[in-house]
Amino acid sequence: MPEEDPTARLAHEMRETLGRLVRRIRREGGPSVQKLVVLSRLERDGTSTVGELALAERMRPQSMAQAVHELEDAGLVTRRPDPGDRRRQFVDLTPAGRDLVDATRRAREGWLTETLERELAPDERAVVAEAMRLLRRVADA
Amino acid sequence: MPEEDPTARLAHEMRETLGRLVRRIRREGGPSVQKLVVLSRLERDGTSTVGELALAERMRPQSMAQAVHELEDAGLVTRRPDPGDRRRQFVDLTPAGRDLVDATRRAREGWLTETLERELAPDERAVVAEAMRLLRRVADA
DNA sequence: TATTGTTATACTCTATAACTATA
DNA sequence: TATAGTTATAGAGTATAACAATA
Repeated sequence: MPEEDPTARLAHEMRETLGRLVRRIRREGGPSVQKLVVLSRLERDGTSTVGELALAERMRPQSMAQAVHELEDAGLVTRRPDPGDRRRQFVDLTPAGRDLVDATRRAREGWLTETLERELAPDERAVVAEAMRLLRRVADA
Repeated sequence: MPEEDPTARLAHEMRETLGRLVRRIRREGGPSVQKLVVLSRLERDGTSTVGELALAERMRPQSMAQAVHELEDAGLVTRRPDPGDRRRQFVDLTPAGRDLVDATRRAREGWLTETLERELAPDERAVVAEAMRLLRRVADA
């Protein structure tokens, strides 16, 4: 057994656990992870441009343009040009988009919410919440 | 603002943070997350069958067969039929596969390892490690 | 020229359905 | 019939490259 750097070991466990979690969440179906995140941000921060959304989610603008286009096709957002700078597109939630966010946020039936509630004690959920805060720092480093 | 269930809020933060982390890790290139996990498991547990690997990683056997096939093309694993039950395929690490696992495990230069080391204090890394343990329970529930 | 966004294309990961070979 | 695995195909998510419109 080679000597192990504990941080490298943690990195490996993160890769394994994250992969497993993402597969599990996806398998439950429902509105897709990524799109829901974009919708939630629109609800929280209001009107944004495609570029702002891409920056906020740390995605390529091209990828975000694609995602926004699909959300528009699904009737969950609208786009309109910024009157002051016609290169830019303002993106807004539609009522249907807002309903979906509200429903999902309130839903106690979402698989992940339900499982966190059932499998973890309140103090364990607090550990996970703190870890998310830390991991965001890592992702944004 | 609708009343918020704190657990639903945590679920949302997990989706956002996990997505961001996964994108960030991918962007660094290097051996792919999923394949490295399979290689590491082979190193730790020794020879496995495709089905065992799929079960361990909670993936569909078809998906794992695909992954193993690509690892074989890359010269990182070999397959051979179980002499006792010729439906089954034993999967083994090649020397090249073992070298890759060793190099990656020891590497202090991997982006994730390096960033965890630089951005988080030891007690913060302990929080993340504990959260991974908890999240594995959630993923496997 | 620089910025904002889009289109075209491709790659990774994973899934389902249908199949083959072996037990 | 049941089990282990493979092949074919599809979809989500995201990336890069090339482009168009506007500033």
